[in-house]
Amino acid sequence: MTEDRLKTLESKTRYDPTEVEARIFAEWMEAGYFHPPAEGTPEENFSVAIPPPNVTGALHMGHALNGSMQDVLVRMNRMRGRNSLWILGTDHAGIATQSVVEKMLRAEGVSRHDLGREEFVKRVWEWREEYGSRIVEQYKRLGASCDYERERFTLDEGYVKAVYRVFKQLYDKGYIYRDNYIVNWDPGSHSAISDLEVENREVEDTLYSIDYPVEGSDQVLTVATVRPETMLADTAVAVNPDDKRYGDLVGRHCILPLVGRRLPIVADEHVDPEFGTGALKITPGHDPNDFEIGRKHGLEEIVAIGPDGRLTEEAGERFAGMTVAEAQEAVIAALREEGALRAEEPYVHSVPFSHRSGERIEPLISLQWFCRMDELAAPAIEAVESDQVRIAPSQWKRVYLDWMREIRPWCISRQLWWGHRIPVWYCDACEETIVAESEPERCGACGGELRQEEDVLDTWFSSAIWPFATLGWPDDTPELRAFYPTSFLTTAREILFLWVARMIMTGLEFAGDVPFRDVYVHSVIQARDGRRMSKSLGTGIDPLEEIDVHGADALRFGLLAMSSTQDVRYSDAKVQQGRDLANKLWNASRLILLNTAEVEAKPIAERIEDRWILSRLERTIASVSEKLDAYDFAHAAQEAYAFFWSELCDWYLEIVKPRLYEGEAEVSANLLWVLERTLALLHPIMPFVSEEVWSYHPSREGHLEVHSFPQADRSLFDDEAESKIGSGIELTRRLRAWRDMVEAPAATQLSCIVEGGAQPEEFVARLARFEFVENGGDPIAAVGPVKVLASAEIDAEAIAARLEKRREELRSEVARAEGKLANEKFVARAPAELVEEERTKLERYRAELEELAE
RNA sequence: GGGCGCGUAGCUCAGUGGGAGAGCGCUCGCCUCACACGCGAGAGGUCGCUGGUUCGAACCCAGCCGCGCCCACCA
Repeated sequence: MTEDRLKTLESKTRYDPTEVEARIFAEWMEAGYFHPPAEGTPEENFSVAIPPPNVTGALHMGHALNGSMQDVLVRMNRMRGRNSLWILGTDHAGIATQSVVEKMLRAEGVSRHDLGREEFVKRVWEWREEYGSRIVEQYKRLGASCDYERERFTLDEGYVKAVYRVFKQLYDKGYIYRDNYIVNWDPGSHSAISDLEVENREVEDTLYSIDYPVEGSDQVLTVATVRPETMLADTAVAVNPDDKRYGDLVGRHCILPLVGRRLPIVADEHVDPEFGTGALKITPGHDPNDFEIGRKHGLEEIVAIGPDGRLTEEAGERFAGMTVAEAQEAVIAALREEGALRAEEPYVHSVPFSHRSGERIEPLISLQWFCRMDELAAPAIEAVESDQVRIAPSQWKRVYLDWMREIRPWCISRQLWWGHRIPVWYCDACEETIVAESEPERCGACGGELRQEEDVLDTWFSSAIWPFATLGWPDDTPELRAFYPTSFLTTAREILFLWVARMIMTGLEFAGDVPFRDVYVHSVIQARDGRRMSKSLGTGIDPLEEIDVHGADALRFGLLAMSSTQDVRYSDAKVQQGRDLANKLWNASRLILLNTAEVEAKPIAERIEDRWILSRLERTIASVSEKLDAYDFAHAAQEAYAFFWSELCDWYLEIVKPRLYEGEAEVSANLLWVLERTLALLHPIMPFVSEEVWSYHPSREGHLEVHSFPQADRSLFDDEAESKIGSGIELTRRLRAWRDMVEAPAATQLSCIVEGGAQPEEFVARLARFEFVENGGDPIAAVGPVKVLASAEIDAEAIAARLEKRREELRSEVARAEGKLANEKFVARAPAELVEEERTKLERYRAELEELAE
């Protein structure tokens, strides 16, 4: 060790992550550990594809938790000697990115339409060059050991090729088609969006009842609606076929107020006779249910609301050009004037909103591209049913299957400029439609000019192929052969359908295998007050700030320790626990490294306390590894913590200090051994501090990052040592408690004797600050197997109180055991060893109580 | 409307058939030659409520009360 480093070790009593983390990360990058060769088979290797963050994104707690879990597994497997790849990349995030750049342009007073499509897309690329790597840099702060040399982007050249290949093949199979269909129109992003991007919110609206006169009679049909303006596009009225009230009206017509259109009265089972009057106005152009009913009955489809959210010519010139809200007001006023408005009442119901823009969805019929999902879903259902893909925790398996079994066509076109422009070309001359992986020059049929489809693909269409497209598919690359299928995927449940399900479908269809073997659905970290973390609510906690203050190791430990299977509130205490752990690791290591003799690190299981710590260490290794392998990160982290803090620091280090200070070789070898195994065990969870401490290890070269992950050595498990040292610890605790109880001053030397039986371990006297004597003095109290002798400086009353307290405890224990044993059924039916155990305890308590009798 | 999950110490959470646990906070005593981001000792809980199963229930079952999330086309 150089003078400098020795000095650091001697003088620095507090671990400073900020100084360490950047330096260590640079060392790992320099060494190229994160960039594995494309060799071996997917079974031998370990690989994970990161859920690609949006290029516009900034690292949030979800990423931090998700990233910590992936990094733990990747590092652990890398240390186990497996060729480990963590695929990194970003998502072009159509709507999100387009709106960020549009907003920027707006600040310059320019709209994207001013620029035109080509120039606008160029500007988005410029934006991406400048800001797109921000989140990647943030992953580095977390310590994520991704392969930064293989970074991908969903719009890079090779990726586009993969997307177009997929589109073409799905089209050729007849899964992708173009249709006029009712879609979720998002007036905010001026695009259609898929069902999964819609969220329903409870809204208080007004429910209006409107009279529709029946043609050729003075009867009226009263219909109820929360959207009176859509009546302008009504093309029928429906009643339930079993509804006796209206049986004779089916087949006749109503006259639509304000418009005068003749509306057929149809019978449809969808109509609930209990609701309102049992008559339902049908607007196929602007309501998903009505659309279904309309198609079933061959009704006319009128679209009266345009993509700009304003009423069109179809609504009649009286209303054309109005916004939806204006039209609603105008329609109500007009109906009132005509006396057709029968009633209005407040009405709470759920209404679709765009998850993207937050605006209320406007359902309308438009010409869009769809992908039929049934054929793709079938093998993806089978893959999960048969556990080729395992989903944990297990309840999510069923959620996945339920959704997949009800899957509906996916609207994949978006009216945006930023994204994969749909690879379809139209020939205006001969009306030919050409789908191709690259742009054709001329129409193959007539040689005419071609014009490319304006729409782009849903962003999720390209993320659906992430695990294999990032590895070079459709080419047969070494990466694909070495790392596909990937091993593991961890995700938030909110994208189980949006992303995970679709990856399984495309993986099976195009890459010939499932995309990953295990899916772990992690919990959600909520804000401190239990609300969801969100930028708009201002409830987000910035992981980078937490890293600045406490260090990446602290945040990683904290997140892993706090996150169990259920959602949890963000716990500052857990992150601090992580910070304290890093500090303690540094300090315990200082104690060891500065005091051990120059020996090789190795386990020497001779003395009882050495056997004890080795046994505890190996059991901890077994248990922590088992938990990590089962994705139980929280318990793994806390168990490693408990071993290091309580057993290693609080007990073993204190027990062996005298030997350590003497520079005893045996204890030195053991301590170095225990330290290095502990560091290696903790490294996947806290890579920085463990690597830093490792660099001071006198006899180990190279980085801990590529050292082997410990495997439990069961031959060191030692029940005898655990039991003996366990009783020593127990006795120490009781003696200390006794000291406190009688308020003995710290400096007071107390004595005790042991009558018969085995002599307690040496450390008991030292750590409890007692002296064990052979004989002499007045025994005044029994503490476990020892008797404390009288001393001038302790308070007699306190001793009496202590004795009484113990007697009380014993009496209650005796009563409990007696009660249990008096129960004949317990004795008869409980397992024999349990009954025996109870008898033994009872005898022991009775004996001690007798000894303490006044 | 359907589904999933949660109510355990002041707070945040583990535990899921045989004597209630952790971290933080709190109280008391310690700057003891690794660490005050520390050490030692404590206090603190009818395990939401009511029934049931069992020799035995925080844990299994049923009902109820509160809370959260997901899915769903009742205008």
